[in-house]
Amino acid sequence: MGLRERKKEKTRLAILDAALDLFLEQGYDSTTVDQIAGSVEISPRTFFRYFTSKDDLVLWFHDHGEEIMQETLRTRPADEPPFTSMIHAVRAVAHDMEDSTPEDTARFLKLRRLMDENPRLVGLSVARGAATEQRLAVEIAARSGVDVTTDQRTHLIVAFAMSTLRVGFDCPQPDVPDMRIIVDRMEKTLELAQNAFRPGWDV
Amino acid sequence: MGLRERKKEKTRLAILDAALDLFLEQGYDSTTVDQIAGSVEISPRTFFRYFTSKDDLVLWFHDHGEEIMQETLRTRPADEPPFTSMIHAVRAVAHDMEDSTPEDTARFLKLRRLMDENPRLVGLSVARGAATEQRLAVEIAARSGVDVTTDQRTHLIVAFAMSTLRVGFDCPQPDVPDMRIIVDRMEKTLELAQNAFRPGWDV
DNA sequence: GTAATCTATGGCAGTCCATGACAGATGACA
DNA sequence: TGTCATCTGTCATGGACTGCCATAGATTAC
Repeated sequence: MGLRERKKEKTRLAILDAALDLFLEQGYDSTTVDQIAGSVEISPRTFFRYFTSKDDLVLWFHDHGEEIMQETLRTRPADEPPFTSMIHAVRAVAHDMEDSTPEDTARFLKLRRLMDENPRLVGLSVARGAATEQRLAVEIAARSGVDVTTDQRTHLIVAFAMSTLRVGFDCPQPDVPDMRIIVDRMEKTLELAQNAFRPGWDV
Repeated sequence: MGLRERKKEKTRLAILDAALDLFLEQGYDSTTVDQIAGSVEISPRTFFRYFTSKDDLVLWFHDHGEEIMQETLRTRPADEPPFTSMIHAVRAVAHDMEDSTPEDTARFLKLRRLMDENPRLVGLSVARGAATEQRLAVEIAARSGVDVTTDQRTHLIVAFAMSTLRVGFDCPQPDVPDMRIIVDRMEKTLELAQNAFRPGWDV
């Protein structure tokens, strides 16, 4: 990894951290891109070369999450019931977070606080989740050998799994969160979800 | 209903219709608020007094849908299993659409075409759905007498139901849609969903 | 019917987000 | 070191949205 790459990654994180702190300090809407750029000493124009939009700052972890889910799906046996595979994918995301660096953990917790205060941002996150859902549905449909554009069952399966992910993570949590607590909660949610369905409903 | 009110409703619809047509003609992003305002002969400033944002144009039917769901929930017996009540609420939305005026039907079908071409708008819709979900969860939690901030089961139940709604409506549909087809499809989706769960899972 | 009042509208100025074009700076590499 | 690709800053522009104030229109009271 060359100097260039490392430097880029560094500024990227610097922007992210500065933005999160500013958002929590003075609110999301009252923080301008100029301020964020100023506080990491780059031009506003450059900001948009690292993040396609101000909103995009808030979605940085989604890509990683989706990647993990896609990877997990690929390792699951093709004849496994699709919802089971999806549950494994969701669990993989949670456990990946457990192993994340202290910095990433801090970022995630800040982001959670931010979302608590700005419902609009939760909406953004959900919307992005829906896009992921589409792509996962394609994957699951391919495994089952059905046509993703017509098979509602596949979409339902993926949607239910993503709902579980969302409820586990995003659902209002009164207690001050720590990563351990969040993962535990996710485990509980997964268990609830698994017990909800009729055995063999998704085969 | 005074002249004032009627006139307002009329311009509101005029704006909406003009916007939808312009969007379909030249694309959502390439259509400016100034153009929309111009084509109904109001000032751009006035546009924002009817719709809080350009995006808001695309969400006009959500309020009505949520209202119907809330109403339906209120008429369902309090001791009915919550998911069953939610399914009734979803069905009520579909059947309300069946009875809508030809104008509203036309608007809805235009909107669907628009969303097919602009994934970002689907995202908006989903985001708005998430907000609705929160409010419905409050309602369901109140009925069950649980605390909405801690009870994940309630959130799962509502999320699953909303997923069903979304899959039924938003899911890619190859065939040129007519209201009848859409409602039929929703019925099928509802049936699939209902068969997925273990009997009594939500009591 | 007229006057007083309330509200919808228009115009204007200004903020912020976002993007294209170009030129200068900086790391990559032979 | 010199060439090349890429990153960055500057400038200009456009479009969404808001606050403010003046005016035209509708509503109500008399």
